[in-house]
Amino acid sequence: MRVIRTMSYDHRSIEARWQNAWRERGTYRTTEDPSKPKYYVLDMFPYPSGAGLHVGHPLGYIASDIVARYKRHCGFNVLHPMGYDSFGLPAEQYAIQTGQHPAKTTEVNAARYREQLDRIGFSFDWDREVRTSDPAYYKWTQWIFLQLFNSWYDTRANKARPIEELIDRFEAEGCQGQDAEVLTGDIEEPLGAFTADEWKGFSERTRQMVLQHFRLAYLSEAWVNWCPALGTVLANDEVKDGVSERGGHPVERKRMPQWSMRITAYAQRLLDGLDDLDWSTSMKEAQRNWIGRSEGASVRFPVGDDFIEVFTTRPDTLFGVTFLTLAPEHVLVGKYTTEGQRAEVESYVQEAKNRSERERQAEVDRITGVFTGSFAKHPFTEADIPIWVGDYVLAGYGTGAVMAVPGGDQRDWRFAKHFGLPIIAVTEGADIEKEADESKEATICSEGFLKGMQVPDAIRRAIQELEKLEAGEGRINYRLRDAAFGRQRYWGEPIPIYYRDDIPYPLPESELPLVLPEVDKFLPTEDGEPPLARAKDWNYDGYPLETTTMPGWAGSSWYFLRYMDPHNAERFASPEAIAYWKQIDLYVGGSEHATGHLLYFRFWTKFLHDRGWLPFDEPARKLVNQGMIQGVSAIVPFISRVSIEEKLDSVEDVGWMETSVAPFVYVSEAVIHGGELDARIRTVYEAYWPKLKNSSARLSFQFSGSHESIENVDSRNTIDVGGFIKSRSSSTGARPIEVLDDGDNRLTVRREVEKMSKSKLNVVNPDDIIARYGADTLRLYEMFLGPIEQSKPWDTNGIEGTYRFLRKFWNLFHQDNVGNGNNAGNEDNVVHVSDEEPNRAELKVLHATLKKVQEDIERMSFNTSVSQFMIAVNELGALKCNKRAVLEPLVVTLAPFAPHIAEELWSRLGHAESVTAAPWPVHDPQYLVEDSFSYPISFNGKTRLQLEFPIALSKEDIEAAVLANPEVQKRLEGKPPKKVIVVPKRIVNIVV
RNA sequence: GCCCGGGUGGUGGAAUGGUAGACACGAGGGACUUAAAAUCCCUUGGUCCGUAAGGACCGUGCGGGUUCAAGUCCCGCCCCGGGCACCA
Repeated sequence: MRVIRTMSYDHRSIEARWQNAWRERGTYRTTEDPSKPKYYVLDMFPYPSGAGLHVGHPLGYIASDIVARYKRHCGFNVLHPMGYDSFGLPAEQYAIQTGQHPAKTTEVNAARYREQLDRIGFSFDWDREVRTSDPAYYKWTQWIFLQLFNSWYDTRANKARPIEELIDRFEAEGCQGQDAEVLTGDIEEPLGAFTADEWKGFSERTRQMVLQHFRLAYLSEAWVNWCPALGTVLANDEVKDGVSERGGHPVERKRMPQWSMRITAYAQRLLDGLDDLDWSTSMKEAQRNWIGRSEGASVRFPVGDDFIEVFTTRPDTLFGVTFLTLAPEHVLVGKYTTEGQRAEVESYVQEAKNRSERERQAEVDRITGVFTGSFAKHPFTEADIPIWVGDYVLAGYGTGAVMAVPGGDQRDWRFAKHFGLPIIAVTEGADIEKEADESKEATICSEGFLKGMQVPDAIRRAIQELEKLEAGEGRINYRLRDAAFGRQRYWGEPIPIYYRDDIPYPLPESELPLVLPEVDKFLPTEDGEPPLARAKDWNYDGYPLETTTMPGWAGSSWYFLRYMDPHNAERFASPEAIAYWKQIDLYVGGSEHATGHLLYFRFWTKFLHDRGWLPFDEPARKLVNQGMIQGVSAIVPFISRVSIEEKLDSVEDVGWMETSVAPFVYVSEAVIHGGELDARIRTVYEAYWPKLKNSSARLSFQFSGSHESIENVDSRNTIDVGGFIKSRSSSTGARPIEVLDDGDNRLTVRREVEKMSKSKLNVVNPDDIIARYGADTLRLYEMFLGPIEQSKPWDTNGIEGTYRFLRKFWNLFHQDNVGNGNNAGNEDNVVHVSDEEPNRAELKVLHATLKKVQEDIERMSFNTSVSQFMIAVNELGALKCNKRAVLEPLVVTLAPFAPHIAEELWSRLGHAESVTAAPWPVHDPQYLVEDSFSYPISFNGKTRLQLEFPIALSKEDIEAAVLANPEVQKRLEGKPPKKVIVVPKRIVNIVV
């Protein structure tokens, strides 16, 4: 028998050939080239996990790759690198379990990632690959840390400056007033003012302690999110609902010495900078919420010779203050507790401190508090104001104390009600018996100079009065906290700090990189010290080195700069490279990084800018968040409970089925929705439960679902029963399996869209898709699925459409018998294109496609450009067009989307150079000009018929022609139309 | 509770205020074939009328409004996704 060769599109050989060719020729290698405009496209750094990629991961990479390739065709010099954020918890957890060094696991995982990425045909310049765990890389992460340590934020100049300048200032002027206000981190012990002479008299230790209050990377006693299960502290963005984001372990508030980053100094600039960024509104809003700016006033309530400072957004309600509340952790609680109240207060504080974050958040409705026994003076009325302690006041926000206005704040109101404290109405018309009036569109009614004023005016007036009395001032407060920077973990960048007399000192730059030491175990020491404490000789010149390591976000906060000059041994990147590549023009990644990475990397960029290392202060002008690709799970319903309906007292007749023989009963979804479900199930049970047979006892059932691998499901949502039973029997033990199937040995499953995950058996591996359909099909299909920002389920069934499209595209070049009803391509698989001049119809298809695809790429609407390609191929197929002048530009246009097939066709068309070097074909509008338009003729907005008129025809002529039309006349029934609207090249609407 | 998104056929989705459902999947029918694969053609939002050709009405979460014309703009709700949340 003769083997029939179906000589058509063979993705396997094509893709292997071109991936090799690109590697060998260095097609995507990029160098700085001042003769060309630059374009920087970056994907968010992946963490190389052991699980490898699933089809959801490359979605953003494909989109950015299309843009990168498109920009190259348009003449841009494109920087499009990739690397790995290779420090991180999973490798370390794995190391703890297996003893395998995290560096090794990371290496293996990165190699696997690379292999998978290569198979998809990305245009990454791999010569620029960076890894955060590479000492040559983290040398510069450590270097930036040292710069942060050696910098302070000058609120007058509104920028970071070298710490030496602060020391100079102290020596000349001391520290007074405004300088002391940079401390916005946690509740800080107020730093007293000092003179130049006092500074000069300070001991080394005192000076260093003072400077810690100013350094942008600093060590302090701070409230941290301690996660006992992970054995480390977490940054705020790593905690969600009181548990760790990774793993969901409980988190506690704990006070401990802690390296922090003074990101709060940049709060306002991080907020303002958002305005000019081309990011989605939701992303900007997330950052704005996280920064949480609120305007108000700080007010000092005198207590004896000291005072309590509070922050309020409503100084206009000052006359409604009936008590003050301190957070349990507030440093002044002890000081103001009277002897009589001491026992009660201390036990309350103790209890409040021991409650985890999660408990406190979960029990929002529980009102607790205790009176300290002391009173403060109202700054205006001089009335005695009782001082309470309550855990509804957060230690970490504002000053950790509030002035309670139960008439104007619902939380204060509830606290007052609960403890029987007085409630004064602050606004006109408020029903303070029922609730507080928090409205800002109100008139102040409390006695005093604010009476009768509108809220906004009263706020301004109150601040003026406070400032006059020096009892307070207008103030802006942020929710943003300083970021915890140290991790009690092994697999991260060592912090380049050593201790002399317990004072932290920076390592000299010449000592960098401070390489991660070898340890015997990746666990904390017996004394609870971090793993680095296990390292031998972990000291500098005999002084102990810091043992915590940097968090995951350190390395990723500046990596976009390293790609510009990845092998530079002298600097993190040369000024020339930075000046050339500048900001990221397009940054693509997940929206889950809104309040973590994306904030930190803006922060570091602003800092590096302040210190003169960058000519820009925002890292990414445009940001696009790709949606998640969800998995479609297949769920087989099974009976999780059988019971005898209670009303019928036949339990005794029937007895209970022996558990040991009770079968697992799986029921096809189709059967559940079909008829006679109960009867069929009963029949199954009767076989195992003889007494049931002749009984009238009625059974009721409860269903649960069991995940089945989506790979086994066909396009009709059914699976093979034989295979299903076989796969289940291993886990069900001796108990039998019964299946109520659809017949034909098939069983219908229920589909559910969920997150793609191993445990849900709905993971689709790109390698499998590529083996079957090819990378080009995968790329096209991922784009075709829908808008890039949207989350959507992966359904492998739909991929046939894009695969078919590529074959049709291929066949346009390979048929000598175009359009004979057999598009299988010619047998020799030799390109067969005609050099004839294309006709008008063919040119119209081409230019319409060039136009649409270009516009769609510019607005990142890739699903619609894929549609346009399909339309083009369908139409050219119908026109039997195989003309070079039409097909060649299409190859270039398709190249960003499906680079392998494009390269292959390009070379078959006789080009020696890569298609990536071809200029982008620009559409010519003259081929899109129509000379007539088929007008939809509508009556009262409803389309009734179509009439074709020349484009050149005037509105009046069209109107006349339309009204003269017999069909239109018939519809008007002789009555004159009220109005006729003619929109040229759009529509005619007749109002009757 | 507050702040952002979003809701369109069986499915993924398309539509500068101007013919709703492009393109694709799935489904149904047909051609080719011994058969299958592959390929090609037709139908495919709903309801109704008609033997048919064809036609009518309804339809973009719900209720109003603006407009000659609304998926698109405005107001009020409902639902889904995301962010923030005892934040003073």
